[in-house]
Amino acid sequence: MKEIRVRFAPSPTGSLHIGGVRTALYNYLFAKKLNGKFIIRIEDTDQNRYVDKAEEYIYDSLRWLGLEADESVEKGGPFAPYKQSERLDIYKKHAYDLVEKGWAYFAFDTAEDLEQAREKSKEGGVSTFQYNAATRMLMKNSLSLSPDEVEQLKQNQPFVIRLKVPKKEEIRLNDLIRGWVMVHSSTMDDKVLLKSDGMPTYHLANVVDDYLMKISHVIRGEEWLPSAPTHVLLYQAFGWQNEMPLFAHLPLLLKPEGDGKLSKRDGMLHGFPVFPLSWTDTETGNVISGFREEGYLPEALINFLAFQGWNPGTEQEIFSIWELIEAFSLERIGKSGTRFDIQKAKWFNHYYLQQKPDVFFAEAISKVLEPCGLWKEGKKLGAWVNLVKSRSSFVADMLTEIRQIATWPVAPDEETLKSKWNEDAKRGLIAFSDLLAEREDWSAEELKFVFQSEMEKLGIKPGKVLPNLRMALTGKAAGPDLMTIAEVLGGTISAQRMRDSLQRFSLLTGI
RNA sequence: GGCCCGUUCGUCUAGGGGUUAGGACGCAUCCCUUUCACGGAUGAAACACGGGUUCGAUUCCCGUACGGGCUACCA
Repeated sequence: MKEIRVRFAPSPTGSLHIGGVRTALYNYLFAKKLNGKFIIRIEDTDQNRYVDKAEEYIYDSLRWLGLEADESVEKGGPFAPYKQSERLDIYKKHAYDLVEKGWAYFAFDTAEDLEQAREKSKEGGVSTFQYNAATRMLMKNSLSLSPDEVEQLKQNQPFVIRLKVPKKEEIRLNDLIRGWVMVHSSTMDDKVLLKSDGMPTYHLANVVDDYLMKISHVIRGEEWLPSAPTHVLLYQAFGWQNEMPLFAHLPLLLKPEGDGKLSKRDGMLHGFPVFPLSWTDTETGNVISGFREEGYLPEALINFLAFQGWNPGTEQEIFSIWELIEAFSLERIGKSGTRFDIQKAKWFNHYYLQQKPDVFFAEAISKVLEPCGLWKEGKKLGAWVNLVKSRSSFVADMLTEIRQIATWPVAPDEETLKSKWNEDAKRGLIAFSDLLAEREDWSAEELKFVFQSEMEKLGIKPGKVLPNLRMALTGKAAGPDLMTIAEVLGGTISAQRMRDSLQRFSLLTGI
């Protein structure tokens, strides 16, 4: 059997879109599943749209997600270079070969010429001008001009090389996801292969590289399906039809609501990331934060992304990268576009956050606690994590909550104070604060017991005191378990906060 | 407009000629709880439409509608 070799071939024209990340993931999973090679090839043939930082961004993103390439610009490999701008001679040679074989031709039409042709066909009622078998003899190219004229023009004018698409031919393509796709060559146009600046177009470079790099499967977004027949034709033209890779065109990621595919704007509109890492817009200088900065764990993003368009056919939803590799197959990729479901991503993140050990949060938590003079000696980490983890989907959620608890409660929730504060509550609070002050290191269980028996002794219902205790300790009406909060704060601070609050409450309510 | 691709709960999807059409997210209700969450339980919620084929179609075929992509010397 042929070696499995797949490639992710982004072009460095901006941030890596999350859809691109999914394409990379599927390529990676497919390669690893079948013991093949995952290759990253940089398709930087558009000089106008080239963005300097983009290539590095692609590597950083994939590295963050653990999608490491077997062959790439960074890593090298038997088919280097893996950057198209360093392979220009190869494309040029192949383009000229095609001209020689009669499969391509030189075209001298200027932008204005083409514009005119388009105008004219619109007037004639044809909606879109096509440069093809029907029109090419009307244009300025090496098919319509005499050899002398061609030589002359080649000397003095920029020109492109175009594919000579046959007039009447059925182009067939068996897509792994969509089945047979048939297109008549009369509806295709003579795509430019080599641009006038000497750069290849995607079509040429892609086919040449996939062939030379022995790519076995082309797994890419559905936006490429319309040009796939051109690529098939190119394989035929080069005489590589027997080495042609298998194609799998992935369904697109759609906007969460409304029409169209997911875009940068959607993220900003709905307040969720669409980039893996934060990206600084080259034109505006605006920083758009990414999944990583928003607190998504890489394993959660991977798991989530895997399910946007693929499913294992079982009811299992939580998959490690290893399990994904094991379970992945092209056959189980859906055909229809997928609306981007950020809720599901959050749910995955919540799950994966719960799996993290306490030390994972140590640094972030200590940064919040230290300015508040808490947790200096580092021994209460587990208790702090315990307090907030299960309620959180992101580390930031945990920190927000911890910050609220760590901050001295100077402004009690007035609603609660008005409705809950009374003489009984006051008595209970005074008694409990005295008890708390006796010791520093209480456990939540001990406190619970002490509290309960004290309230019993005083003949006060615990429910009357508890909301006020929360107010006294944190200033808030809602939050995590109270006794655990007291444990984590320690006896001294807890008692101090309560006495402090007692005074404040009196001042505010007269009780 | 032309060409190509698609269409099962709001969303991601399973299924497939005869099923109570299954799961997950989200939503609602209940339980747990001082509270907000977490967790647990329950519930509402879908085969786009019209023709065939068939004893029978959500499933196969054809149309229509709708959605998407492409239609550049962008990828």
